[in-house]
Amino acid sequence: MQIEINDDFDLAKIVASGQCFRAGLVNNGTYRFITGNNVLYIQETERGLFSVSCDCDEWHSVWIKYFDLDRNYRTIFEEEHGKHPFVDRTMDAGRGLRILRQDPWEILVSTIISQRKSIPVIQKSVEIIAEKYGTIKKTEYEELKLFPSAKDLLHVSEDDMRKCGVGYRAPYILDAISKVTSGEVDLGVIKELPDGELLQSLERIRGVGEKVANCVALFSYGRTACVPVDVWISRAINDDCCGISPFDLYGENAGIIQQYIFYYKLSRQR
DNA sequence: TATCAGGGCCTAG
DNA sequence: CTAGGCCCTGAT
Repeated sequence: MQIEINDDFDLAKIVASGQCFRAGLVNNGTYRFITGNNVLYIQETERGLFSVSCDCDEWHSVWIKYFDLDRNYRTIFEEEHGKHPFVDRTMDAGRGLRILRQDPWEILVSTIISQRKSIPVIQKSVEIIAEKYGTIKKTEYEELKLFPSAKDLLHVSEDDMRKCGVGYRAPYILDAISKVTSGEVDLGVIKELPDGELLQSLERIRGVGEKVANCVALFSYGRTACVPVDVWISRAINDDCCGISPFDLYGENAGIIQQYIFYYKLSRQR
């Protein structure tokens, strides 16, 4: 099916921006995204025109939300550009980035894993967990594994989890499995809470601190006022912003600005 | 072979 | 509030 998207939307930048760990380029120009039980193959055929593997119903019920296409990033870009010289540069470089609305459970586990790891290593651990414990999904192109639900992981021991390369984070993930399946932290219910309480609920899980909670809030619940501050963002604040955090300038869009800055720093590291 | 750092968090003091 | 430790892997 053909889709027209009349907004900032750059697949390569989105995939390289470190917010999703299983999405990627599968072959010349075709990107694959996975969320829940759905798999999408998408390719930009002409400027603003995309070929997608799903039907119209699935595009509207799943992927418009996933790609945050109800939000106009061009308008945000124009509104926020011009407030801060360094941030402006990162926005110019990252134009086309969007904040995906990904599955909260997958993002929770992935970001617990992410602490003190490099992105390729995170991707590897997430992939091993999917490979070992995910259910099989057949598409018209390939057979792959979905990311396992919390319930799928209930029987997994700490030792099993360590064999996925997660190291000392294994007990953290077990605690997440336990609290999410028991409903002590209900990922569906907390969706309705205001930002502060949402973060607090997530931080009841061991191994979930301020940064991980903000990642889940931003990358799966679409809380664009939330700003995960990691080593790259704090370096940007120290090295490029004279030690003064720029995020107060951007209010409800601060999380989106964070993604421009993160992408900019990451793509310039080597 | 040795050392370091990687989208942090927990515990002690 | 700050300092250290942490499991493991890839890079140098």
